[in-house]
Amino acid sequence: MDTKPQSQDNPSQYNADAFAKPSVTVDVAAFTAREGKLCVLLVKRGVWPFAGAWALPGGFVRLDEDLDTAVQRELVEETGVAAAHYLEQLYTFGAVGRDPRTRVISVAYYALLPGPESGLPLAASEPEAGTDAAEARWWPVDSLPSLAFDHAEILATALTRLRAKLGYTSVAYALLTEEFTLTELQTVYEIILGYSLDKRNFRKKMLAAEILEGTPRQKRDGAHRPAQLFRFTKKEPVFMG
Amino acid sequence: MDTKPQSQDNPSQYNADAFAKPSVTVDVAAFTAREGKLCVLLVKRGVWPFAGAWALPGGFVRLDEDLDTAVQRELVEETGVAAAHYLEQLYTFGAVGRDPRTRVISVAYYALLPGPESGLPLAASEPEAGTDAAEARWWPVDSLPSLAFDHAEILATALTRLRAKLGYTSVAYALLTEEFTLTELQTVYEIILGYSLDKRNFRKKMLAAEILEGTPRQKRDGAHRPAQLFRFTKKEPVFMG
DNA sequence: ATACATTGTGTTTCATGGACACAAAGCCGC
DNA sequence: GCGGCTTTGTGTCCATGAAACACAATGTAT
Repeated sequence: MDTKPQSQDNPSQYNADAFAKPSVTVDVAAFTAREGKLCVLLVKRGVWPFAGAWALPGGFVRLDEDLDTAVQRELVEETGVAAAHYLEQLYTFGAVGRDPRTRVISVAYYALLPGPESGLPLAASEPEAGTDAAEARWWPVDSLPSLAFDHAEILATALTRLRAKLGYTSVAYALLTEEFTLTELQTVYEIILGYSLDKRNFRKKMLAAEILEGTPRQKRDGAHRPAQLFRFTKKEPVFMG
Repeated sequence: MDTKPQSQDNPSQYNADAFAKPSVTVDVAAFTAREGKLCVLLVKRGVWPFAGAWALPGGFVRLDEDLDTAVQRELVEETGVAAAHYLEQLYTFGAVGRDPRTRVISVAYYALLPGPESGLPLAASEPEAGTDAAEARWWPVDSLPSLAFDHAEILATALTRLRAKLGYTSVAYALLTEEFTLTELQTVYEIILGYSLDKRNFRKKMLAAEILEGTPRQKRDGAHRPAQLFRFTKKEPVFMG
């Protein structure tokens, strides 16, 4: 209802700033698939608290920007990676003691970016220690350093959500380049899920979902049979039966 | 990362309050099933903005309380209903213009309470215009007044989530009293989903899910065959195959 | 004891998901 | 140019879960 800190009997003299406020940040778990592993983008903290520890990129929300905007801005500022191909709000973490400085409520997001091996413009996903962070790099999610704040919990939540959503939507588009082979698509699934899939069943399901369209182009990969290139018909996640 | 507004080179002189901050509220869509309809708890606003309009209960988060705590407190303060049997964070709404007063970021929840007809202690779910709100009452979700702020959007999100979650978890426990008949359980499902279900399939699925246990007691309902009373084995939502 | 309203129970059918093997295409080396 | 290698591309069977569907049993009131 948003009514608490104002004088009930004098609506004209509203003062929203009469009470001490929590701070609001956004934090983002940005994922990509590279070198056969699912990786998340982390930055090394330079300052107290958790100086020297690795953390999810993030920062304070400005008064005049939407939450999504804040996330994209922080990603660029702190890590230099281009705008995420997919961004989804995850959960809001607001426990009282989660930040030793003061009360901080963090709206967590996860983001997906195409990997470098699918032959994409490299710059888009290469981190380069932004203006704020000491260092930024991709970490495989199966060999992470220990994380600052409650970021391990945020990351675990993000991973669970990503894996679930991969199963019943077409979000995988955000992890690939415009055109790709069915084997490349399957590899992305396998990397993220962490186990291997049956080729025939995978192709059957993907083609039945009506989310892909074939192109006349092929990818010829060295000494073997060329593969047809496909693309997603929509660049937004749609439900898959 | 939570680093933006502090001096990078002087970690000891941290001042988290150096920047203007958004306000943080919680809002809650509290549902119950009564008189054959799915109802949501609304309060009538007494003050600007949207004075006279109906809104979801909610209010500012205090510095020293967790988000869930704030929700339960606001529910009691504004509507007088007892603590919700189930509470789940929904989404955080933070668009710049969503509140005409100032920048307000709202962490939205939905809550479930048992209805009165299942023979529960009435007081627990009878609203009685709390200290803050002019008036509080249950509204059937299929005949709502127009809502303040973006609360219609929040409510729509809550409804979608509730209906989905009812299908694959045992959250329905929060809408019933301790013991209930299978027909009462089915009625709750039908009220929330908005369509009727096949009795045999419903019972088969519920009993197969291993979330219920029979009691030796029966409910004798007037002039007809008595029905066995059941209870949920866990008072937390568990996944149902 | 008979009529009434509600509880309580099984089978068939269909769709979906998982296991499983082999021919076709292109390149390389000989 | 022929054989060998590696990857693409395809179809069937089986099990499991979801949906349709009807009737006997129980207790009360007349």
